[in-house]
Amino acid sequence: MIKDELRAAIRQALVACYQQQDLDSGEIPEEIQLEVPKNPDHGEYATNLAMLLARAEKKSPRQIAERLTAVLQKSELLEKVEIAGPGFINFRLSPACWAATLHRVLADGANYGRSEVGRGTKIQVEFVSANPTGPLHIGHGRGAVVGDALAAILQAAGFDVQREYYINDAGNQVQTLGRSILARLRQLQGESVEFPEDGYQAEYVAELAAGLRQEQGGLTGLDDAEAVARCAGYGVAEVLKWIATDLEAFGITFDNWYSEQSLYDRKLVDYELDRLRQKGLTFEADQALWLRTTDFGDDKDRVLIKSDGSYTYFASDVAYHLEKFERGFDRVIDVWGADHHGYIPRMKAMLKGFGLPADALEVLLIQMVNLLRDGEPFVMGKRSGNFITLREVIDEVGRDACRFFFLMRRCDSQLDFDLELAKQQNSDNPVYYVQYAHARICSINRNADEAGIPMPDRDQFDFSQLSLEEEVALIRQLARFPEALEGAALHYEPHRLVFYLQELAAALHSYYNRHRVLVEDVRVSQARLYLVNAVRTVLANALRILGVSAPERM
RNA sequence: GCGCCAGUAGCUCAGCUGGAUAGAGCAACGGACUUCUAAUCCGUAGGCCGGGGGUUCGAAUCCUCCCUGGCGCGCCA
Repeated sequence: MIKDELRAAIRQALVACYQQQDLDSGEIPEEIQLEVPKNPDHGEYATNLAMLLARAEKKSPRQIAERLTAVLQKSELLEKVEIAGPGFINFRLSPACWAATLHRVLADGANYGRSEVGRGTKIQVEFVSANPTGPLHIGHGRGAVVGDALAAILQAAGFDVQREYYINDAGNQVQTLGRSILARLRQLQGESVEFPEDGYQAEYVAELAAGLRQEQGGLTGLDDAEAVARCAGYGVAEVLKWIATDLEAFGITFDNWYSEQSLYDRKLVDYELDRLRQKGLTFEADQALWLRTTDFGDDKDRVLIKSDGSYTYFASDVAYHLEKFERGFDRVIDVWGADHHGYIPRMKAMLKGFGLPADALEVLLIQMVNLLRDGEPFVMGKRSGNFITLREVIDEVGRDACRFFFLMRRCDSQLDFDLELAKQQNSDNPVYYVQYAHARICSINRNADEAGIPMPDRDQFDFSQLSLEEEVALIRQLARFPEALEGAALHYEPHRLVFYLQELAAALHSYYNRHRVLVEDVRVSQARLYLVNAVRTVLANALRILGVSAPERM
């Protein structure tokens, strides 16, 4: 991308200065810092290099900047190099750069913006992983969309990505589901049985009981334990189908569904615990097996096998995560609800104790979603059964708006999700703002087609016809897309793409309102068609990565 | 008590590895539709960046101590 080319040019200039002995410290920073100035008058990029070298060179930043710019003036990339303020060097890119950007966008098409920074690193994104004991609710939605978008962003940045869903089908909560279903089943049979105190009250449990009865009858011949197991098995399988269906409605699919129970069935938990034992990371006390996580930053040691011989949830999680690395992943990202943050130190401690690098596991915490309706808090409780399912929200609000809304904020800040607001199909809803920009360009294309004005190809395109301020602003924005995408990938921050999109859409709308694309002069019209279709390409690419549609008409 | 996240315009939030005059949307006010889609645009107004101290050429950003809100501190999952 342009930024990298500029960086290389600056580095060359610095080396040249040392060779000519204009400068003498010989110091070359590992990475030349380039920033985008807030004020467009300062050009497209700026560097503070001269200020950083001032100490080593024992010269004023401005003196250093003057020597560097003397060399940089000659670069073909640059139209203008200026020294400003305390010693910033500001760069204005040349028209040749802008023309090249447009060619690049249109030639690369759907691939424009992709990069290879990931270098094929095998990375797994595990997300949602909601317990299969009930339908997904709105709180799961945020993690689902962020995980999905992040996976797509990483793919676009050249990582080798797998999306995985971890099914907690081995714990107590599955038993609870089984007991709840069984109670409802017996009630359906007319028996008067007491509903378990800790059972799931919600409506869907009765639905599951009815479905089970239809498929397998009343389970009358079975003893309690067997009946509960049958109910649990049926319930988990059905609920997983619901979850998969709802996620598909949300545009989310997984490469792999990984069962916790399968860890036990394949004796992987024992196997992995043995590996920990052999490394001397465990100890026995109070008839329990402990993992010495305090040696690696946790604030207390953690139980793996309880004194009654059963495994903790932590034990299977340890096994699960160790097994991920045995599957060959270089890096693993877990997307968790922020209420699980206390769990991170023990997981990281475990992996560290095992000798894996500190960044092998990255946990992305997704802060809570406060559900509102008309500005009033909407209280939810799984127990009481008073919750809004994700499916209801998708159906009510629409997939595009819902996804966009969840991606709009940094995930470590809490999110107010107002059902009425998100439902509004009007200008308060930023997703339409972006989609509208795309639809407008499509409309221009239809008109151009009708008027017999063809999109120019690369050789016909005449960049000299594009000289308006708004046109350069648009191209500048297009040139930044690869940077935005790369930043979103390397920092695990999908919201950056959302903000990028809003800025690009704003630049397009502003241009559209001030100037016509299709004018009398065919040469101008064609050049502008070339430009806006580059914009359309980038809008579509970014929206596709975020899983939001790019409509041709609105 | 300890830990994690947040505190930026009336509201909801951006602010990338520390950079130049702190930005956007909504709300408010004033404008622009015989012209490619007004789900749009242009303009005005609005700020001790929670508070104190520190680090330095330079801090919304880093360190430290407070304050406020949310969440978490099981041989639960």
